[in-house]
Amino acid sequence: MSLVSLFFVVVREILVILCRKSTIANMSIHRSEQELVRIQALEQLRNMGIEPFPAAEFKATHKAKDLLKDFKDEQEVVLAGRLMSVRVMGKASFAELLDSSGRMQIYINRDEICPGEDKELYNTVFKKLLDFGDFIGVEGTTFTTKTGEPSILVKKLSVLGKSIRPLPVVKTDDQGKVYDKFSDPELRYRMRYVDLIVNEHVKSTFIARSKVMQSMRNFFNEQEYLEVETPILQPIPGGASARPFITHHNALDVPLYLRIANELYLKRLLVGGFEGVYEFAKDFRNEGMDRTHNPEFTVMEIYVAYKDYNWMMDFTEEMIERVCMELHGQTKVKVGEKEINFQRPFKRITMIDSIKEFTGFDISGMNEEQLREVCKSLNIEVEPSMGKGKLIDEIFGEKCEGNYIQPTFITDYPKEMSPLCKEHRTNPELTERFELMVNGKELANAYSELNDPLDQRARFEEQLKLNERGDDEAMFIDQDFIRALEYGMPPASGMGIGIDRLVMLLTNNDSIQEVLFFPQMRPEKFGEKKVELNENEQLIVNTLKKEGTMMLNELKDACGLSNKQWDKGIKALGKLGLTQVEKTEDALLVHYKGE
RNA sequence: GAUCCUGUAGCUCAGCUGGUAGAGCAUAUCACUUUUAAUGAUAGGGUCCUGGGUUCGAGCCCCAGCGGGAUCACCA
Repeated sequence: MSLVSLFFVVVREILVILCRKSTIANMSIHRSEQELVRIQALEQLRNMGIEPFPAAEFKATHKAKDLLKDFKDEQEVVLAGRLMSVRVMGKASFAELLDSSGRMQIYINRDEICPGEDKELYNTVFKKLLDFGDFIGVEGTTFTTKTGEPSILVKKLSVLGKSIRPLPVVKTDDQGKVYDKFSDPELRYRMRYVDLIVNEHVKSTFIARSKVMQSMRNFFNEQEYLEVETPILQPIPGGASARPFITHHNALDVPLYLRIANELYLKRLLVGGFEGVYEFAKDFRNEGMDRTHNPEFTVMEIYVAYKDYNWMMDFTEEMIERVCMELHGQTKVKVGEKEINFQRPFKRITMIDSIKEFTGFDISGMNEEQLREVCKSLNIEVEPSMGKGKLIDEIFGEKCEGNYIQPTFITDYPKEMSPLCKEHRTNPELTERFELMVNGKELANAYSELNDPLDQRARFEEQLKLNERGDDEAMFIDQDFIRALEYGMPPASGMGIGIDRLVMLLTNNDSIQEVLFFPQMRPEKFGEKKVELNENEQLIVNTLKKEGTMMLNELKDACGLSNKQWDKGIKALGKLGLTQVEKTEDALLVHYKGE
């Protein structure tokens, strides 16, 4: 070992000890041994004139994936990424470089990166001061090792960014078996940045999510529909029935709601003369969270003038089939144990026929009383607040919905539960509405949009009555929206599709948390850990302070604490260096060491 | 909101009937110029989620709380 590196080792040991002591003294942040070592390495890099967080641009010429795809030896390349899985073998080392596209093996040879007499860059910087997880840049030539692994022979090594927290070390053997997997859901969701680094498939889920949205966008733009943005802060939360989040605008001194839907605003744009508008919208609903619900979620809504819900079914099929083809190159998708085929055309069935099929009851033309009887005989629990529409929805939800694994359009919903939807052209009890069911769950929802302002006002008033009956999710009346309809809205069809659920299906994830970068969680507590003595510790200190030194038994008795409280207190004080217990021949003495 | 499971080293997890907190990886030191879960040797590393209780003694038993997960309920 050279004198220089010996010097560094000694300095580091001293600094680590000092650092740990001062940490205990001010107790501000608890750092593990590994973190302290890394912070010292960072300081040493600076002392050697190497900036651990350089500002300058680093020009990489390649990405790992592109290089591996068409790998040739003897190429001059520059790569940047994270240093992963370092394997040092004396004067030569292998490691992996992880960039946004994937991993590439690098080969670092002492005499290649340190051609002169000075071997510091290899012996000290690379071997001692660089850690798993640091950002580095490498310049060198490609070659294939004798075990056949495509690699880069590194000629130049640059430090691009130090990491002071160690990543979880996840290892995979040649059979693909994963060791020490980073799998705790809490840690994965709270620290998604770590999850994305060490769990490769997580990144691919989010890339798929982006591709799905891009395919849809292309599909709409090709037909010259316009992507728009509408308010998220709304004075009246309309367009759906759900409990909203409420906030307050100071300057106007009015309450505002985070939108639960954007439907009413997109329709205003049809009134304004656009013939096709769409929005990828974050909506917010103040309701329970579970595997398929997050308080904020993404919906794509599209409205096209002069179309009806039949046209929209064709359009929806085509869109989903295309999205699936562009993502997977085929229409079949594995979802859990099932295989779902998004090939057109999807099955279509009316809600009444579906209920007939799965329950044997023909509910067409039934009144509320008769529907209650049906629910009773099917053992479905109902509440007095439920109207006709809600009762039918209960029956469908309980007995039918879950059966539709393959994509199926359920059509012609009862009028009462669809206040924004046009009455059915042949049956005034029904509406021109469909929902797309996949894997037993609703994926999309569409109407021939109601554009009769007088009918719309009447439907809203119906909702108000339901509200008075105790349905706290019935809709409010948006007077401005009705005024817009009164100026005339072209006949149109609109459709909304849950992006999170679509992505779950297409990426075979059964939890919405897996397709959201940052799913909602209870806020983490970052407790400031100060040396505030608790009551018991304070009592011991105060008692001991007067005497300076006491017999252990006397001190304990004087404090009057239970065994456990005493034990905890005296241990904690010892750790903080405030007391010291000395064993003499015939007794235990406690010395006070504080100021 | 209900029930069940869970919380131990940086990570993944053991921990017996209640009796001195363990392993692998990671870290540190040494060796090693084609390795790939690199290898060999040595060493250090802990608020056993928190607070009470029982006990001579609690990671383990009891009570209360906190975090997370699963199932159910709620939910267009």
